[in-house]
Amino acid sequence: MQDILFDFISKYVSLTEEEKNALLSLDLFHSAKKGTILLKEGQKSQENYFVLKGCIRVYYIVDGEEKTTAFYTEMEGVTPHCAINETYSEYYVSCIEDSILLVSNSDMGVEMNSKFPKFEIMCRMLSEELLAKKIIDFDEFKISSPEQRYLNLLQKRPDLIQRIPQYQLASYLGIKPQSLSRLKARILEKSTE
Amino acid sequence: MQDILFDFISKYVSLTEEEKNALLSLDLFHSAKKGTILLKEGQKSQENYFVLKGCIRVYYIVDGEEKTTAFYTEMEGVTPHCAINETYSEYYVSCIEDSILLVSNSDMGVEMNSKFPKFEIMCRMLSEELLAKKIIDFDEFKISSPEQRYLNLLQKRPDLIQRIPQYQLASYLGIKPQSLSRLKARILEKSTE
DNA sequence: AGTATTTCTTAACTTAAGTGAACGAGTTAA
DNA sequence: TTAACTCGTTCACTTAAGTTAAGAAATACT
Repeated sequence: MQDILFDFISKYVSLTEEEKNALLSLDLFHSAKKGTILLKEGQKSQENYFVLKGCIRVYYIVDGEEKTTAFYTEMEGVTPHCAINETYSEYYVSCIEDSILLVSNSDMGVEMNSKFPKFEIMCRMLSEELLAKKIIDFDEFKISSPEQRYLNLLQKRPDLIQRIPQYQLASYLGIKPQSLSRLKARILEKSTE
Repeated sequence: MQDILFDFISKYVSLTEEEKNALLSLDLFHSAKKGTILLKEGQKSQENYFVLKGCIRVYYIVDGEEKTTAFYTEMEGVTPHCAINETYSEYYVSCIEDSILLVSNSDMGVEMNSKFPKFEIMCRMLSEELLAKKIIDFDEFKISSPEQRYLNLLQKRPDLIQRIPQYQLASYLGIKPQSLSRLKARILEKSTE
């Protein structure tokens, strides 16, 4: 599992043994069972989660209804908003599969960044890359209909459609579960007629 | 105008005179008339735009129709995707008001980052902050109806509704201009009944 | 295995957004 | 000043999503 992490990091910077050891000494690796809630609405938390294996999701509860806004799978991570600006969380974060996570907090980040300038560089590269991706995703979402979004997801992340409950996928696509069912039936109809 | 820039930067890092001069020597300040197209679909460009005054927008043209996905006003900026991964741009960027912009390219970024570690730190802070904001904006977009999005915008960015043509606002809200008109009439009806 | 619970789908109906067209106000250009 | 355009709004109609409810299918529990 450590190798997977170091492989990932090596795409951005190359670490010395000392730096690798510093990273390992932070005791970041944790496993979490499916269903584990990592963060609840109204909680304060400093923790960041990076998925080495498995899948976590972010969801809001609005008028008693879950609204899923994001999934994070292998080599993706979340820094909850409440960990940045020290407020109470507006959303939940939970594991939807048995997962292996890197759990860190901002103190560790600050420490690593000040000890090793390389981490600073890696963090900049990573967040710039993620920002660019998010903007593209948001743009695509805005310029597409729910049906196009579904077809798009089918192309780009077919795994998500397989591994994730449909009712969670629905709000991820900005619609209700019933509409997702209908939409899929409509697509099937089109393709067979 | 320079002071506005330095004030903004001072929220993240404090610059020495040397650093300020290095920044000024890059000749970043440019003015652009309303209607200027900074980037076209299919073009390659290395330029980043940061708005000191005015407003720029990002839009796609899909089936001959403009789809506006973002506005950037004072103290906000764009790094077009094509400038990052050196591909052809999928969208347009244009000034919708007479504007004063900082125009930079990635070479300048690399140079400043390597000369002054402070810039590296500022860039990390900035992109982390922007990423967090984008995620929140995207979440809100997903969990809201077009009407809620409009009311939300009215609260958070009333200036945008004033200064921006309605047909551009509409696609920014994920709908057609006719639907925006209807939606506004609906809201007005509700509030007066 | 059998029961309980959750999730997915279908259906009928309501509401809102998409579409195509028309009109008026405001702007620009000849 | 008139003619051409652009933009915002309204209307009638179509299409798709929201809502409520019911039942089937899958999953979890004992």
